[in-house]
Amino acid sequence: MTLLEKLQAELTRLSKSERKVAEVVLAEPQATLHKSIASLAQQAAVSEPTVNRFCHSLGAKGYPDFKLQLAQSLAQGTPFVNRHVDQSDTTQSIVEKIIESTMASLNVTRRSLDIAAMDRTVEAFLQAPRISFFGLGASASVAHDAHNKFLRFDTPVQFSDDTLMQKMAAINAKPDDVLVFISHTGRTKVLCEVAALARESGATVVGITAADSPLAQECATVLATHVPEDTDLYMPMASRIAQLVLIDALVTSFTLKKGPEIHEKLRLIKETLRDSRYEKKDIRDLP
Amino acid sequence: MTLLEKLQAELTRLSKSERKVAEVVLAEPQATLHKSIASLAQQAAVSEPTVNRFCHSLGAKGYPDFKLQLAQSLAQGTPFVNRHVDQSDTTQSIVEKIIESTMASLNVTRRSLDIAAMDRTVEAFLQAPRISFFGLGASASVAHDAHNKFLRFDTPVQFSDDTLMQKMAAINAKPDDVLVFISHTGRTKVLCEVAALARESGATVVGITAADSPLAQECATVLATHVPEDTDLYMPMASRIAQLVLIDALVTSFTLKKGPEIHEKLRLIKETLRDSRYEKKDIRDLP
DNA sequence: GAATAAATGTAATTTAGCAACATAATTTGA
DNA sequence: TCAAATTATGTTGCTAAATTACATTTATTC
Repeated sequence: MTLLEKLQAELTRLSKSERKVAEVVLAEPQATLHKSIASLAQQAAVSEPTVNRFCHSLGAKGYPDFKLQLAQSLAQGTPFVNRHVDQSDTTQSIVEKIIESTMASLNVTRRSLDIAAMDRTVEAFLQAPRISFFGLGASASVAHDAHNKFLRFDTPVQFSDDTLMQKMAAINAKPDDVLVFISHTGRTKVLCEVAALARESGATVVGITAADSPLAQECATVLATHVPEDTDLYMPMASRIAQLVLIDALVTSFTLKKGPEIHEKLRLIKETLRDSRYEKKDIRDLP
Repeated sequence: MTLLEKLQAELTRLSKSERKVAEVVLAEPQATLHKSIASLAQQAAVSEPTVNRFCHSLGAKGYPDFKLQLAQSLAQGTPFVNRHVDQSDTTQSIVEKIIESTMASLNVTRRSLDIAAMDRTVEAFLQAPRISFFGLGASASVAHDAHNKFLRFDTPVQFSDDTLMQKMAAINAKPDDVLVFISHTGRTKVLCEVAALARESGATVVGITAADSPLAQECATVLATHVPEDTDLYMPMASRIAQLVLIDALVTSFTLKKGPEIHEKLRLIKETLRDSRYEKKDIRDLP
């Protein structure tokens, strides 16, 4: 149990004066870290030894030790739990919560990723005469991102968030072509239809989607992403980050497997792009 | 950056004696918490003021403050550090490294975000007759994502990854319109030009980009994202996640500030989208 | 309502941290 | 290579912070 939790729990056990101290600490724990025992005593309107006794009551060896434990307690935060945002949240707490949810999602991804499926996918990419990424809505931007990344290589790559185009592409897919379907829920009807068409064309169908979803059933390989309960009004944002990270990993693995000769090409691309950028040293010279 | 990360990073900057202190601290950080300045000095075989100076070198206000920061740093848990991928990596280790880098990036973002700037941006959004998101290359998909999110509200929103379109949009921007420019480096020339045009139109220009970059200079409000050294061949992937999270936070804050009446609309949208999806119970019935 | 126990405050003591100064080591320029 | 300047480190003594011991107040019990 961290100090702050202990403080909450044993608030009633404390004597009157000690509780006054506790309240000051709980009101702004972060600020307490930079207070001396004297100023804390003053703010709580108690004497210094009372503060000291308060520290001992909480199991600390003294005031400095108390501050140390408080610091650790604060840094601990709530470790990566999905906490829902509500009306009372400040911008600060919104950021905290979103980042923590994202981290929670990443942790789940790390633990649950099917490495074998990823390897199969990369192998398929290496063989493929053409790679396509399809997604709709929020997943469209993930597909878009994947497309951007693969543009750096010499394998032709396409992306679409237009269902008609997707259907045409799916019908025209050749064996060995890899078509990657991205969907958070895996339940979007049209996308499932497109995936079915692709499968019928004999191409390799890969899904970045929820396991056991209708879309997953159309796929030869499923890179499952964890779908947290969507109890919120706010969009499922964290899981999309997991999709992106998954794609990052695919690209990175792909790059490595392509071998060193690809590096020269990447360097060249970088070189070329440099012309469209301001150099770092230019900063001072700008208007 | 937490104190331990900083300590790792600036180890070379430190003077000989200070490094001795650093080594003792790094050897057993946890134990250091319960040492006085005197005993730490003794163990490092240096004088007390040297330890004090060491603390100041790391940005602490003194020895007690140093211990406080160290305590927080330790409580943070595994310090997610950017580890570069190399040829010898397995798919598993690639995933690990990418996730850790992403988490590191998120941690940095959490600590360094300018909340006031975010609040200003949300206020501007609330006033705006129109919101636009512009990005190029990898940042285009981030802009794309932002666009998707804002489509849920009644404020007109546009997105473009086409520089000509962007320019036209910038020129036609009206005062109170908000134009958000997304760029990892903030050094892409065309995007800076577009931002300049937008500024001349009198619209509110917001940048999600590196602080102190040319693009940042064109912006009324900058939501700075941390740019790690791009020593790698592989793309700057982690920082893009930070941009996305930032946008998530903006959208969420925007939603909350819009008040409860927006919730009905969001519910309606959700309801409508449901028709395009397979119901959960349908899974077993599928072919 | 006195006696006792508990809580709180006062004053003195101790200790830790730090600034100012002194000295040593290193770098720089001729 | 050596002197000057700069930087790094150590010594001393002061200040402030934390703690202990003791006194006083406040609550509790019979």
